[in-house]
Amino acid sequence: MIVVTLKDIAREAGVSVMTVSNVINGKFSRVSEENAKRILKIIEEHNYVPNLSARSLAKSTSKIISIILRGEPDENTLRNPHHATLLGIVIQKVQDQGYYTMVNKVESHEDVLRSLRTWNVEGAILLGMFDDEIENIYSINDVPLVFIDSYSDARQLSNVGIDDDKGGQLAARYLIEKGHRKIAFVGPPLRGNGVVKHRFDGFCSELKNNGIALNPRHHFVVKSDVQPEAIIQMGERMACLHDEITAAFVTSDQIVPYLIRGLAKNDIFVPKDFSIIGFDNSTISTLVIPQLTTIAQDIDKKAELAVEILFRQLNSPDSPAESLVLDVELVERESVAAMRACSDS
Amino acid sequence: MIVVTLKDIAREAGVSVMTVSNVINGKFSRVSEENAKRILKIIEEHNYVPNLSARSLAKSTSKIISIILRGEPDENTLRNPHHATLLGIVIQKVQDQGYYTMVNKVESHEDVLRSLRTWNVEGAILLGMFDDEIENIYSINDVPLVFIDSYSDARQLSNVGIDDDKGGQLAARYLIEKGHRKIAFVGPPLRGNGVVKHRFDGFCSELKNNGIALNPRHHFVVKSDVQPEAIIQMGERMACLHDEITAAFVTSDQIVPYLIRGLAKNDIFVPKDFSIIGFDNSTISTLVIPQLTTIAQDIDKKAELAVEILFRQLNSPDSPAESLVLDVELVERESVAAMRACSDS
DNA sequence: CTGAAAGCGCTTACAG
DNA sequence: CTGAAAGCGCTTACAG
Repeated sequence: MIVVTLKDIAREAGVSVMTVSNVINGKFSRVSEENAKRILKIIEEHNYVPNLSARSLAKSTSKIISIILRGEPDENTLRNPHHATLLGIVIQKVQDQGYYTMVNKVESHEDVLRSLRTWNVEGAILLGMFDDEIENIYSINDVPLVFIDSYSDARQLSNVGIDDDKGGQLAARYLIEKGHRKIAFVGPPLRGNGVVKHRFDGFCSELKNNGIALNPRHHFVVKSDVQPEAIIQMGERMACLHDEITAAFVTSDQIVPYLIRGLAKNDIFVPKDFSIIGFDNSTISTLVIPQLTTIAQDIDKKAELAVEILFRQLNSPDSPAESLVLDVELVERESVAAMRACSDS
Repeated sequence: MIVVTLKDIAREAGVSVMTVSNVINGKFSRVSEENAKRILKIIEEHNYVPNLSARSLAKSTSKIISIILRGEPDENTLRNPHHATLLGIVIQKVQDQGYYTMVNKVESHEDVLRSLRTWNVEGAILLGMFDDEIENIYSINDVPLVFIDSYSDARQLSNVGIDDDKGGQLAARYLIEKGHRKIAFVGPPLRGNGVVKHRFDGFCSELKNNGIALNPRHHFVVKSDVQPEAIIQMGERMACLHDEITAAFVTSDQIVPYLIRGLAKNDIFVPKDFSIIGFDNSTISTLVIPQLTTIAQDIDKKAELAVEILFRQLNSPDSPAESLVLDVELVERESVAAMRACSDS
């Protein structure tokens, strides 16, 4: 198949490339109706598709949005259903705007900068970037950026996230209401200023309001990617601490089923012997038994808003940075039981 | 931030753009060591990144691989963990080769062609395309294409898939071995020549080998995207047919938990009262209780092989089309029980 | 309404 | 080892 160019179309139509270009770009006011029709027909016949590299070069713009996924070298970020769902929506919405999406997995802020500056990328949505990385990215960048679930002190940051602190608080308050006082925290490392840190802070502050302090021994750390075996073993160990803790707040629903399995191995059953509250209200939370009590967030909305903000900035470059915080709420299901000793019913 | 170009670097280094270009492209044999070093330093200092649109135009090549996801208008394809996992691996592997990934969601073969011809895309990996669409794509295309999980009579088709027929057979055989004779089939519509059709065919042929015919009433059709409510209701209906069927083969693990829930609503419990075998051996299969007996496939491998084939064809354009079929196997867990009446133990 | 010219930032022969 | 010229396919002023 020979590549058809503007020039070919122009020759066949007996007009200049300019005229064809005008037709392609919908500037019909500059072309006679007769010519426009004829050219359109020829374009159709030849199945002509403009060479976007050439257009991009000429306009120094590209219609490309880069979607940047932060991840560790051996981690398949999309195995995380939260990330996958988010990405699916973002791709769809970007495409709906007539833009193209390039997806980059990055392991550092250097990777980010490279991704951002190669294809005249017009903007980017970044997922999972940390505090310190964001600083570096901002210092060298010139296209609109929208972060998802990032925290940063950078003044001019566009971000859409959820109220992670409140999520932690709700979890703690609920468990306390149910009579629990010896509560564990389970989640990935508290790197920098991330979502986990905020969930942790909210959780601890609510404990504190009730005169409870989190025993560092009861802060369980898991890897960022869900590793079933490791979590099951952690569950087994938690079961041995059963006299010390009666409940746990877990920062992701994905972790919970394995934890429950590990606990069960040592005859600790949820919710009868041990209560757990998860986070995300993901699909899994209604698939397992007991169904998970969890902190719900609206992932679709988060993705949609991120794209909306990005295009707002693309369309009017002087529009201000926007930082949106979506609400979270507790969804009560079956994985938390009231303590008999301190029943409040 | 001003864009730095080859010319800027050349001016500062006091050489021609050609020389700088040679350095950037690693053709050091054509540049004096002294110059190379100096140029490298200047490039570094200015954080120069080549404009890939320009390069793409000049070389009529792009280093872009298009990943094409077939989906319905309102479907978030990446909510399907199988697709998401696959995409994650593909993106990673393509990136490891120094290429860029563009992700396109398409709803027809026209969309595919447009995606393929805009950015001088060098090749594509296509997920979820149907028979008839493939014909159309091939007729107008000129870059290497690798399909995943597609079936087609097209001669020169590169595809990596799994042995879906065998999957269906294994499921049927296992249920029969366990004494079941009245077995239902649950899955998305049997569109054209797709994976579901093959699982169905393998399933039916094994039934037939055992003198069993699938009653059309026992062929349950679900939507392509998992709709919990609809599936739960289907489970309720199946429960009412409990005298007619004792087991079901379900073409995706994702569907099973909802089905189980629906059945339970009408007091039919898995595996005690009803047996189910799933497909994929996805994460979920070990998270639910009972853990799912299922047909296992290796998604990571499938993704890796697809990328390997693609690059083989990119690197030597005359290399033949490859069609790989990965094996599947039955993973025995807890969702199938032996029929008492026909015990074979 | 239409077109000739110049240019986007790079690479590809080719000549020195 | 080095560079001047032409070209990739498009768009942007500008002139008619």
